[in-house]
Amino acid sequence: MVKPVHARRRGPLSRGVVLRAAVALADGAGIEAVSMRSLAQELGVVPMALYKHVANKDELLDGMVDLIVAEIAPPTQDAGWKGTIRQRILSARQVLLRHPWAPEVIKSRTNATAIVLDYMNSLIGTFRAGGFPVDLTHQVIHALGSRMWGFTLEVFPMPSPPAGPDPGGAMSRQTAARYPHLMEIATARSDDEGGTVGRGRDLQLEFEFGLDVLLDGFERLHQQGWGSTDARQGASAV
Amino acid sequence: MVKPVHARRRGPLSRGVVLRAAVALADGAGIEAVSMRSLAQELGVVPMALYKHVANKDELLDGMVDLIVAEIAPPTQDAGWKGTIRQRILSARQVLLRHPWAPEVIKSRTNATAIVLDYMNSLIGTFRAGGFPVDLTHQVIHALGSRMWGFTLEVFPMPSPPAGPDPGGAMSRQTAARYPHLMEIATARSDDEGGTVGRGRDLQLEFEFGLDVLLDGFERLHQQGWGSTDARQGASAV
DNA sequence: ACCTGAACACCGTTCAAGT
DNA sequence: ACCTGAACACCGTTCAAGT
Repeated sequence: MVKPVHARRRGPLSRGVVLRAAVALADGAGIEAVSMRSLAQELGVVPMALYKHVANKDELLDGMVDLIVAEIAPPTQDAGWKGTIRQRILSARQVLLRHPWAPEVIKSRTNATAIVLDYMNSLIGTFRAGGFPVDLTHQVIHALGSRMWGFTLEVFPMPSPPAGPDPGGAMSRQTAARYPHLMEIATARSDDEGGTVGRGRDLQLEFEFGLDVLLDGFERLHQQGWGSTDARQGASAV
Repeated sequence: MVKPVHARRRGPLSRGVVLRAAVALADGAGIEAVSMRSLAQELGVVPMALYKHVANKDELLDGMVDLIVAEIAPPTQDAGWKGTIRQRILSARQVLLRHPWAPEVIKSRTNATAIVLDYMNSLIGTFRAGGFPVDLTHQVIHALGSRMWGFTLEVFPMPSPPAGPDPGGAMSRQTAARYPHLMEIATARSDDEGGTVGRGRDLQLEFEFGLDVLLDGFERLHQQGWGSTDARQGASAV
């Protein structure tokens, strides 16, 4: 099914060669094409040869994530906590656009590697340097969730509205009638852009909207002194 | 590997019986135990018998999600948009606590079923009834992301700090030294609670913190008239 | 000592044979 | 016409045989 474009490699196998080949294979053919067997074939070796460089498939995926996370831009200097966090997270998002399979793999990982811990530690450090108390920083990191990695979990794709006489619209006329609010939302953004062209920009704006709601909320709670007293507090404004 | 607790059933197979058995199997033995083969064995039938009631495994998982979503409490009356949204999402979260496998399955679904669309449509309707313009509602729904389903994507579990003489702490002493900010955060919450006992409550508070930052942000933008003019706006306060 | 092919224990699903 | 067992085309990984 997967064409072995480079059935032969030059030079000896190494962990780096294996991981880079895995990322290239995922970039080109999707993550479902990355099996130990097909990756070995891509490298022109027998499947078991890979086990000399990665303990098992989990470790292969961990290594792929490490390569991705290493692409995220380092913290900016002198942008303030908000600007620094914002730039890094948007940089993470740019990385993911180059590796569309990465969110799925990232969310499947169960143990953080050293490189992943470095990134998290660095993000936390930015909040702390910005004057955030430990308690608030703790909440804030969890509130970011997967946004920390440049993506959000949009579970179900918003159905597209029935486009005039076009019969291929994902939302049929009767579906639209049954879910009027959904149809309204699905229509809201696509009217001023040329179909699929503008969708990438919409996704970017949606991501930044959610990110900024959170960052602004964090800023407000910080300014109000959240966590600087003993009492446990919720996030709601008083 | 999986013990067929009820290797025999009474009465004929039906779609409902199959789906409920799948949910019960996932509840009891985890989602990885739900294969077409093991589910069939659990029901005392041959694997192919299931294909009379679900087209394939994807449809089985869709049906399982439908059963879960149907457990979410209906909208409250007269709680205002904020209270209504908050109660439903926290209800969704209660449902997930009874079915810990559900988030993983929900996030793997690619097409929304009618029941899922009903839930989304209803949530959107609550914002609209609360006076939210279409544009803002659109952004707000995306900003909620998976929180809409009662969970967030905590990708990597926060490492636990080295607990005194306890050698089993996930974060070793040298790891703690390398990631000082992470250690500080990991320590922040666990000091006032008795180890694993209080962790469930912490998770609940973390979820509500993030949810409330978003809901408060939505409220503020709505009050400021976001989306009621022609101009496209970001989420940042002016 | 190293490499590797066959084999194991699983999948979801197809398909044809048996009733 | 219906049910079902064997088979197909995959997995990740073990293990022993061959060099």
